[in-house]
Amino acid sequence: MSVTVRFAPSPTGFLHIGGARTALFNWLFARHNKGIFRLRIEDTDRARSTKEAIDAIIEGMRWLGLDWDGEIVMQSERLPRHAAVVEEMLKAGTAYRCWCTPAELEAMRERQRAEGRPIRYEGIWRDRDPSEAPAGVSPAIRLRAPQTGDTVIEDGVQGEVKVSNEQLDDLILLRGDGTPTYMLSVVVDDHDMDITHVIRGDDHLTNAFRQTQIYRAMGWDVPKFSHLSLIHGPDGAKLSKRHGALGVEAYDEMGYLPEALRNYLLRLGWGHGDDEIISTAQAIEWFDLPGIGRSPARFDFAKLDNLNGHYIREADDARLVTLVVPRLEALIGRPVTPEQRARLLAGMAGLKARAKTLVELAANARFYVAVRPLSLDEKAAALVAPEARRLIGGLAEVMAPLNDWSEAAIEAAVRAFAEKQGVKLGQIAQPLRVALTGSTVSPGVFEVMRVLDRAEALARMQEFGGPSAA
RNA sequence: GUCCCCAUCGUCUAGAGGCCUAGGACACCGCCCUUUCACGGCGGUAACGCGGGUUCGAAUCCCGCUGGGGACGCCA
Repeated sequence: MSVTVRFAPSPTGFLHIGGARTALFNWLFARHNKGIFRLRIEDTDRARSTKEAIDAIIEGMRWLGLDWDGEIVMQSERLPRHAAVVEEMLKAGTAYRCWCTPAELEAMRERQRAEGRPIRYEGIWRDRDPSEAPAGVSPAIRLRAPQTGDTVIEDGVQGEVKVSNEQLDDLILLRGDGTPTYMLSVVVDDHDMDITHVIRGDDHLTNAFRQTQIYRAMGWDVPKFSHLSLIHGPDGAKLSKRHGALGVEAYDEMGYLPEALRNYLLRLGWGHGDDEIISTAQAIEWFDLPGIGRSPARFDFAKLDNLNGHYIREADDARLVTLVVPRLEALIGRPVTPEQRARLLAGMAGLKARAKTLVELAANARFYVAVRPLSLDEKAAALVAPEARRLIGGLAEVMAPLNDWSEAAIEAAVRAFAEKQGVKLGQIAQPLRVALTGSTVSPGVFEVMRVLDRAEALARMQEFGGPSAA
């Protein structure tokens, strides 16, 4: 049978960063093995599952570029099959009815806690005669789990993990209201979907033992489990919102490129020698289970930023323009005109070398879509001296008749002017930059002049040099 | 409380007994490039948690400790 994996989020929130990494690893594993990657929404908790969350998860997957095979399976639609399996188990004697009420069970746990004993179901109804059942209570159905021996799993990441069956109690398969529990649903669905490898978060490691018992009870093949260690915050503790525990859409908003997030997430817990920059194609070729690390990793925005900067520099200019225009429009509060758009495209090479996120890219591109009079930022304003104004005003006069508006010609003209004035290039370039961009930081001034085009560049220079030059 | 997992620079990691005077990347600090800022180049600071074994030899294997994390629901 071909390799089949799945990503099975519960729609109680957005596609958070940990889930995204799990999805990525499953996807990579499937694509590497030319197998099947399926998406299943575990929406059996109807009270907490929302349509918005389902949409957010699907949107997140699309944005990340993780495509799944076949139809999305909604777990809630498979309730009848889950119940039917439990019926089989009841008949086979691998399950039994339990008439304990939730209140009784809570009291039992409370007692165990108080006595410092392990917390588990004591098998009250395991061998008790059903005729003793109290009236008016609809029973839950429990697995008749083995009470001796060990349950062992050969984990793809953690290796052999063994737990004594005495540590495991008789879990509930079907609730009193007849709905299946997560433990049962996962097993039945994974089996029915022919899942060969289960790759999921480490928080499910102990569930793997209980699920293995269900597989055994049904006589089904147990899939190969691989449990990924969790992502932690910079302080080593649980990942908090402030430290990155956000939905992938938040990363989109913060200006990260999906390919950068993919590369970052891949390296968080997986390695291939000294390789750092790994394209998705390369990742598919290289991805394997042994490369997955066992220890938890901390989320680090600085590294994500660095990777994102790399992918921005590599990205196609036209694509970046498309991504940055909406952000710019939000910034300036008016639409970007086609002319300005063309200017952004022409200036993108210089812009993208200087941004780590699309948010930065938009902020840095702002001067290209600004309308005169330009407002100067604080540092830029400090550079405005009468001498600087005189210089730029004079330069504008010299530049106006220039025929060739290529970068090289512009540079030659500015250098010649500086020489004639007896000043160093830097003394004229900085005021010029301020005149052109309103800032002391920007792409190269000659490039900016070329992109702005002669009319706009001269107008900005004249405006800057005008008042005191006159 | 019980059970399980983890442990190399600040961070992500390479390392599967001698190749390790522990490598790379990010971050940080210098220098170079340079019209600013980035990019890029060169260099630097910085780690095998502790204690016992095993072995001629241990970051690598074993045990203990410590520290982190996870699980113990009629949630998923």
